[in-house]
Amino acid sequence: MGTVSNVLNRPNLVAEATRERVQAAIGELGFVRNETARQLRQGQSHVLGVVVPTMANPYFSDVGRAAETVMNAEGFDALWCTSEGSPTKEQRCLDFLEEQNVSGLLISPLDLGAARVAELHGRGLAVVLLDRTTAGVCSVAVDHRAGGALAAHHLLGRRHRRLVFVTGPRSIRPVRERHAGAVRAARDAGLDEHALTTLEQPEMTASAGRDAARRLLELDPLPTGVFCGNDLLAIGLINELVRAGVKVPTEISVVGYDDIDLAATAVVPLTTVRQPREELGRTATELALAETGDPEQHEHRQVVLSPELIVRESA
Amino acid sequence: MGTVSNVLNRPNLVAEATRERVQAAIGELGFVRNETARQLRQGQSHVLGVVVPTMANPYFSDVGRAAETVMNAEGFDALWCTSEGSPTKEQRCLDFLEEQNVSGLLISPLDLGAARVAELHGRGLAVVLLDRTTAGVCSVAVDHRAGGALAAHHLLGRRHRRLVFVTGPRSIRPVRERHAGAVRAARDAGLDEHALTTLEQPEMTASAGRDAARRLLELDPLPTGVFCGNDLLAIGLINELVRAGVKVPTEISVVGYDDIDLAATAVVPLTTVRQPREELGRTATELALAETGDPEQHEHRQVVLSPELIVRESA
DNA sequence: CAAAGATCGTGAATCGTTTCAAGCTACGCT
DNA sequence: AGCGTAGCTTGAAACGATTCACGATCTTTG
Repeated sequence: MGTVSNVLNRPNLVAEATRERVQAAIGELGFVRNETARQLRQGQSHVLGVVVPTMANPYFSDVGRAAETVMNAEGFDALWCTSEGSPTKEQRCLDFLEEQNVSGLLISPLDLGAARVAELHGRGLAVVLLDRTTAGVCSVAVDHRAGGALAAHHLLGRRHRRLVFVTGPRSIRPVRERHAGAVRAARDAGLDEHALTTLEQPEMTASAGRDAARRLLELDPLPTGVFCGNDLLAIGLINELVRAGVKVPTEISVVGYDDIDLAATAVVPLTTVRQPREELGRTATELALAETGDPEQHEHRQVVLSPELIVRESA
Repeated sequence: MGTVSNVLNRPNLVAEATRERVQAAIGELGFVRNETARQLRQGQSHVLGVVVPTMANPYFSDVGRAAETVMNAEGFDALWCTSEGSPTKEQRCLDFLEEQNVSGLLISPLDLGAARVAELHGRGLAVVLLDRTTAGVCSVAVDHRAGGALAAHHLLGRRHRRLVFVTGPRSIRPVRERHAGAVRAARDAGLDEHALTTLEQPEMTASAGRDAARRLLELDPLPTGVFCGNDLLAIGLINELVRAGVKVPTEISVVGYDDIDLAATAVVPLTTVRQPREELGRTATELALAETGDPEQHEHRQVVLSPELIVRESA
């Protein structure tokens, strides 16, 4: 048994002949190493957890995919968990990953208390926060305030003076920050406080965007510039506007957020704020791997990436 | 140690007082059971693998989500893997899941040989195939031929006589079957063989749909009915048609496949063939759990679900 | 009051792998 | 020839939880 282990893990210690004999036996018996036993003995797992709110938003699946690619290249595997927008499920995910003994964790948190993070840390897990910055932990986030400002500034530059911010639940922090950025930009432009209103939807999906469009169309006077908290909202909203015969961008301009793949192929190709999702996933994974590799003298880093305005046709 | 285990697993065997004392200690020390050790000892894992080609298509994430919900309700957890459309990655996923000692496997296979399935079976894994039917394994599939026929029949019923089937790579079997169903329907309607042409795209995404639309518009005469292999293709295609000033459905009618959430909120709400994705995920999980629960006298079942035509506005 | 019975806690073996010390073989050197 | 050494192989302990047989304590009853 010791020899088999050596063949698998330190083949140079084993004589050529023996090695081949063992390899042959492995092939013949269809032996598959039991990773759970291996982990148990080693205390380390070569697995990182990835926790995202939903897989239905391509933004998250893209970030996660980029992360997984890096992991695989480094001999790690990813365990995906979705919190489904529910703090309870988020807890469940964390419990599961903890029990599975992952050596690190990438999480786009809903409701993660500092205490829980500290607890995870205490167990030796490398924790990297996505889209949120907190002291004492690694994090990779996009500057959502800057992104919000970018979007609002673009609309203001096109002489729009009646703006609406369409958003999901206010409990989602990045969206609050985007809003704050937009508000700041509006104020900087000398805009009246009531010129930027908010329309809150229970979800950030295309159908929520459609609903938002319907409520928007009841407004009098109509707003002329709409900034959506993410691209799915924007897509659903634009589709409904177009169906209602409203011309985009001439009558109403729309700016999205994320720059998911669907944005470029929308009926009116979407002007949107791009988040560097590959870079986000990649950087987060690199930080996590660095920390698991050398936990002792690891220094936590808060990386902040910059969003970029992609101008297409919708605004 | 034995007592702790009893508290966790068979609390009724432990006296009230002791149980509370142990629970308190657990809470205080932040004890988290090491699931790997537990699995090692028990030989069983309460984890099921889910392998899908991509998370970018909501169809798969929805099926998987339904599956995970059932698992969670039964005390199981899901391990998600994406094969990314690559047989190599698919192998890697299977290896990973095998090493992780999952007790069952839901897979929407790309390129899965019967030999590999038998091998997995031999290791005691419950294997359930999604969207493919094979003897000797459980499977849950939708009748894609019927679905293809449904779509084609709908278009034919609206007097369309120049049809195009827009599809992804021919290596994807369900899509071949949809095509076959459409061909059969066309033949049954007495249509000429050349009246239903095929436009193959390298992917089944919205941008591939947009590209397809561009190639379609070069045709002379224009086709009047288009059947897309999935909804993402259809959405990208419709968006581009609308942008080019082509009226949908009056000039060109479009039918999609899957009925993902985005279908209902498209610029022209999509007429599409609904696959019962919740039922698919749920049934598959139930089969897998039944097999893991009682492997001895389990009888493999091939469940075939029926697709349903959802008529909206695009055709 | 003592013995049987019921109830609950304890300790050791076990799962499959890794790791490390110790053992073995063969070879070279003096 | 004897001994040291390098190169491999073998065997046993360990990881953390479960399980089961056994032992301890307390209750009950003749």
